[in-house]
Amino acid sequence: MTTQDAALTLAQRLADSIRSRLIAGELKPGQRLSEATLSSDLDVSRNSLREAFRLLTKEGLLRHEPNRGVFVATPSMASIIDIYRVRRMIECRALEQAYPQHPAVARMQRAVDTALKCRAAGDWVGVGSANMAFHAAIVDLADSARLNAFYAQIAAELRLSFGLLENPEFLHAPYVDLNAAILEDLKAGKAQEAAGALETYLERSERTVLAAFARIGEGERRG
Amino acid sequence: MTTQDAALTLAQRLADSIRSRLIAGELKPGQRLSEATLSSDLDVSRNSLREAFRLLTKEGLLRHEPNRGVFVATPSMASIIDIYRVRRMIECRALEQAYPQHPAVARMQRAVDTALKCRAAGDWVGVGSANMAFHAAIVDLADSARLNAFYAQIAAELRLSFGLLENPEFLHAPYVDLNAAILEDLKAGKAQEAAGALETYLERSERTVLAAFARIGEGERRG
DNA sequence: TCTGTCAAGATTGTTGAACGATTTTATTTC
DNA sequence: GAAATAAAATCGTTCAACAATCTTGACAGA
Repeated sequence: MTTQDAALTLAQRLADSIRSRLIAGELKPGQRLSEATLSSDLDVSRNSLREAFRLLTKEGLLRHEPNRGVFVATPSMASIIDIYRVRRMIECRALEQAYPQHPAVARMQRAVDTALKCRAAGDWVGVGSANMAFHAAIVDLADSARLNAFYAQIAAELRLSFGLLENPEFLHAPYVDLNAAILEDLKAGKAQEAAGALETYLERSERTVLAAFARIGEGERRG
Repeated sequence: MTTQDAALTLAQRLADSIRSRLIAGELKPGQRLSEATLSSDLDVSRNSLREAFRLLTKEGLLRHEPNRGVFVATPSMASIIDIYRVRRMIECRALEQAYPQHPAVARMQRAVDTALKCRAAGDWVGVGSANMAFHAAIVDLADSARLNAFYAQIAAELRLSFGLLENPEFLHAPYVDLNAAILEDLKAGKAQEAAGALETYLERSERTVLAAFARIGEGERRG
């Protein structure tokens, strides 16, 4: 898979590793990451770990409080709203101006197919991943490396929020068919309609996520 | 001004300092930044400097080639095209959906006023800065912290490209009046028209920058 | 009991040196 | 002149140390 792992610098590999654990929910929001503890756990020097921390802080996955340490970023309603605002602006516009022959359309198709297969198998985590891939492919339509990188960051942040939410079926299942419909529109040359559908879609998704987030917020406040 | 400078970590202050020198053109694109040399020049340890490098690399201002060193990012036609693509998507959309009472409108106004004043005084660098502030204010209209941060990065990258170009008058002067016109449209509630004007504006600016870039490219190839 | 003070302990911030790994430069050889 | 080799320079990474800052807990006083 990821050959030439050795070509990457240790800090990058560390960042990758920690990012995975963040997205997987192993590291909980708000949790402090001790330099001494983590560096000895991962068997690397504090300096290398600090470089990785700087990377992940720039990505918005960690928060750095000088002299206090780094913490797993804590998603908030504000951050979710912000992220969805960005998504609507980027994804809808990318879709709107897309042409059906774009290579990213094939990627969208694969994502939809995968999602359908996973849904049939009851693999909701797989459905979630496929949906994320679908949206990344939409951004690809805009043909901008910087936009892709930015979106990847936003997506990782959002996955941090999803990690807080249980019930992935509820969170991802409804969107498989909507994704398929959007793809059909696009392939039929109806980019404008696809964009409109996506806009509605994202608003709905935002409401769902915010509502779920509000619920767990209540629970934690009294827990 | 920037009080609590001590509150920031050394790596951040280093990154700020280096970023300034990059934007000011003191450090030339393609130039290699030696860890040993820079750390002794700035009187900091290599480790701290490396943390700063990771930060600036994430921002796209430096390029890191493992085992070879870090280099000042080299703007290319591709990067300029990419950046303008992003700008059109973000700025035009932000403007389109803006309402005239938004606080960022006041910032746009101040930027226009400053630009007019600087132009009258023949201060083209000042005009350039004011124009940049105008566009940053446009992005502010979207009310997204992440979008603002992303745009700040893009803008810094673009300034790196501008640094290569001589003749700031030619590069910035024509846009002062266009900015003023866009602002008037927005204040008059004609957001749609403002967005359209900005789209045209950015296309023109892109052509200008690309052409200037192509010229210096030729010159360097035979120089 | 509560509050503020202060010392002790823990953690981060930063440095300098060290050494293996990789790249670049210089030298030698054919 | 090109290929092979040795030497030098640079990056990658670790380690140990200490200063600066934050946290904890004991303690005195209201």
